[in-house]
Amino acid sequence: MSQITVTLPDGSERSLQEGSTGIDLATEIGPGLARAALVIEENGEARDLAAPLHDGAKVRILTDRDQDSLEHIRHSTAHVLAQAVLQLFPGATFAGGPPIENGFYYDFELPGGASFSDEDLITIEARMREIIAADQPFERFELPIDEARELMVDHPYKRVFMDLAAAGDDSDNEVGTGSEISFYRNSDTFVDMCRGPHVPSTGRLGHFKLTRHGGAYFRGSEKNPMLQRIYAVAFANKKDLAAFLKQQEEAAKRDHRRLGVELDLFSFPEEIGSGLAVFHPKGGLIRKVMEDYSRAQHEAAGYEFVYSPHITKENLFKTSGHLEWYAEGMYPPMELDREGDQPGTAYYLKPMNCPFHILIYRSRQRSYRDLPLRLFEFGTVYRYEKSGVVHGLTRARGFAQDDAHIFTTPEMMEEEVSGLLDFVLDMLRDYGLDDFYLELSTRPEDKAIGTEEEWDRATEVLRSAASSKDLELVMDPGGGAFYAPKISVQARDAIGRTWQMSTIQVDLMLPQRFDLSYIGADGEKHRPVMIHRALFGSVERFFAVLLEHYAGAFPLWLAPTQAAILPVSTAHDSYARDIAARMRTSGYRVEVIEAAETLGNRIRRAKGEKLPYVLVVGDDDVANNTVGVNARGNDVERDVPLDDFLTRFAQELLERGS
RNA sequence: GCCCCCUUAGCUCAGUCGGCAGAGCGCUUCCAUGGUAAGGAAGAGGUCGUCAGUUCAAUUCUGACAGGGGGCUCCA
Repeated sequence: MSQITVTLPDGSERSLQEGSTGIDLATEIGPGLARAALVIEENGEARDLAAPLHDGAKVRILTDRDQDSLEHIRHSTAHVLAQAVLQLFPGATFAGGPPIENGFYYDFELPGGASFSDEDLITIEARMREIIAADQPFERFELPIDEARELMVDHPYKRVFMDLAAAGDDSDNEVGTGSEISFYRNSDTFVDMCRGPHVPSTGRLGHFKLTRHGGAYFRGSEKNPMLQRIYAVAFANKKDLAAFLKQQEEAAKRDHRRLGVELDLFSFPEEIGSGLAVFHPKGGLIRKVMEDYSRAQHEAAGYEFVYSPHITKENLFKTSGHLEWYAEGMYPPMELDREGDQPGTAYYLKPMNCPFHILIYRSRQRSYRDLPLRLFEFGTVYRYEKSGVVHGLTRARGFAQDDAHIFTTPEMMEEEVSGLLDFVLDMLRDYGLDDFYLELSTRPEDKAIGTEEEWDRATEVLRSAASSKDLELVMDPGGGAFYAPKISVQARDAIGRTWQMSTIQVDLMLPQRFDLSYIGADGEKHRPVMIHRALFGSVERFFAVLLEHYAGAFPLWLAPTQAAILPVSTAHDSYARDIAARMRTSGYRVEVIEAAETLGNRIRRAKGEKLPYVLVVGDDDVANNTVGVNARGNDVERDVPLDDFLTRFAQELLERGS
C-alpha cells in the first residue's frame, strides 16, 4: 500500500498509509493529542478528524486549546440543540443554526405556529446534556441532491438551503456548493444537513448554556415567515463559560437604563410616550458639561453656531428627498390651516437637521472665500422608530444630534475630511474613549439618490481619509444614508463592547437638490460639497455610552456632584459649610451632608452615588484646617491640609482624567 | 412592524388556586452627635398599568390598548 506525507505546523513531515485520517495522525503523534483533538485543518481548511488525509497536505490538529476550535464546538453544539428540539417537539422542523460570536443559535418552526417558553429552554438544555452524555459520534455522509431532498422531505427550510446552494448561492453557509449534499448523523434518529466539520462526538461538548429565545425571520427578511430562534453560548471549557457569564452580569450592572434610575439621571415617563426621555437635574448637569465642552472645542475648531426649528413645512423634506426616501422614519405630518374641504399645509417634525443648515447657507450668495463654512447645532430630531427597536437612550424617538454641516469646495474636501477625523478622535479621547476602529458604509443598493459615479467619488474621499489614519477600517457595503456614504467611528468601551459613535458623510447630492452654489476665484458659479458630521452621534446615546463605560462613576469633570462634605457631628457643620462655600466660588459642585444620620450611613450613601470625593471633617480638621479625604477607589487619607486637597482637585479637573 | 415575555408602594420584589394586599430599601417625624460602606423607634405611602368583558364578587380569568424587557428587521 502506498504512503502519503503530510507536513505539521512545525515544518516536520509524517508519512502515513494512504487512507489514513486525522485521528490516525493524532494517534501516531501521541495518545494525549488523539484524546484532545477536535478537528483538523488541511491546507487551512477545517475538516473532520475522520476524513482521509491528502498527500502533501499541510495539516494542523485543533484541540480545545485552540481558539479556532471554538466555532466547531459551537456548531456541533448547535446540532445537539436541534436534535433535542426535534425529539421534544414532534412535528417541529428546523432551518439554520450557525456558530456566532460567543455561541450559536438555531432556528425552528414548531407545529401550529407555537413558540418556545422560558421553561422549554430548561427542558431542552436537560435533553441536550443527555445527548452529550450519550457521546454520540458525528458521522458524515453525502447524497446526490435528489436523495438529499428525499431525506429532508419533512424539512422545507432545509430544502430551500439546498436549492440556494444548487443555484450557487451559499450565503447562508449551510451546505457547500458541490454536486453532493453533505449530512451528519448523530444517532439512528437524528440527521442534519451540514457542510461540517464537526467534533468527533457529542461527548466532547458540554460547556454551554441556552440564553434566550425569540422570533427571527427566515433568512433575515421581513418577507419570510418568522421562525423561533434559540440562542446559546458555548465554550471549550468551564472556566471560559463562567468568565463569559460573569462578564454578562457586569454588563447588566452597567446598563444605562438601570443606572439612570439608580443615580436619578433621566427617565422615560409613560405619559410622554415611548422613546422620549426627560433628563433630571443630575443627568442634566452631566449633559450640560458634555455639551459645554463640545461647544468650546467646536468654537476653537472654526465652527459657527446656528439654531433651527423642530418642525417645517413638507416642501423642505420633499426637496431634500426625505419624504421620498425616509418617510417611514418620520412622525406623521400635522395639518395646519385647513379650511373646509381645502387641504391645509402639512408640517413635519424634523428627523435630520441638514435641510435647515442648507437654507442658512443659501440665505445669501456665497464666495469661495467663505468656505469651508462650518455650521454647528445641537439639533433635536424626532424619528418614528419601530416600536420593537426603542431602547433606552441608545435608541430613542427624540434625541439631539451634535450636528454640523461643512460646506466646502471640492478641492478642499479631502483635507477637510481628514482634519475632521483627527478632530473627532481627539475629542472622543477627551471624553475617555480611546479604542477605535472605522467603518466605511457605501451606497445602499436600492435606496439612494444620485449616480453611482458620484457615489464612487464621495466614497473614495472617505476611504482615503480613513485609511490615512492608523486605525482598522471595516467595510459596510450598502450601509450608507440615502444621500451619502459615511465613515463611522466605532468605539470600544471599558468592558470591550463596541458602539457606533461619530459619523462623517460626504454629500454631493443635497447641494444639487437645493441648487447650492458659490462664486469661485474665476467669477463663475460652482457647486459646493457638503460634509455632514455628528460626533456624539446623538447626545443621548453618547451619554448612555459614557454612563455604561464609566459604570456610573463619572470622572471628576463630568460628575454631577464632585464632592460631598460630611461633618462628623453638628459641631462641625459650619466648618463643612465654609469649605463648601469656598469650593463653590471656584465653580465646583459640592454638597454638605449634615449630621442627621450616622457618619457610616452617610458615607455609604455617598459611595452608592459613586461620588469622586467624600470629605469627612471633625474636631482635628476644624483645629488644623484639614480634611479627611475619601476618594473613589482609594484608601482614606486623614489630616490633608485643605489647600493641598484643593490644588489636587483643580489639577485633576484640568486633566479631565477618570 | 413581527415573535415571545413582563407591568403590585418612589425603587427591588413577595402574594392572592376569584372574596378590595405585604417585605426590604427609600421618604417623614422623634430619639441618638456618631472619624470612614446600614444606630433605634414611630409614621405616611398602593382604586395591584389603562379600558372593556365574564362573574354575586376581578389585582387575580379573557380581550384590546399603553409602557417595558428579550429577539428579528431597521438605525444616531
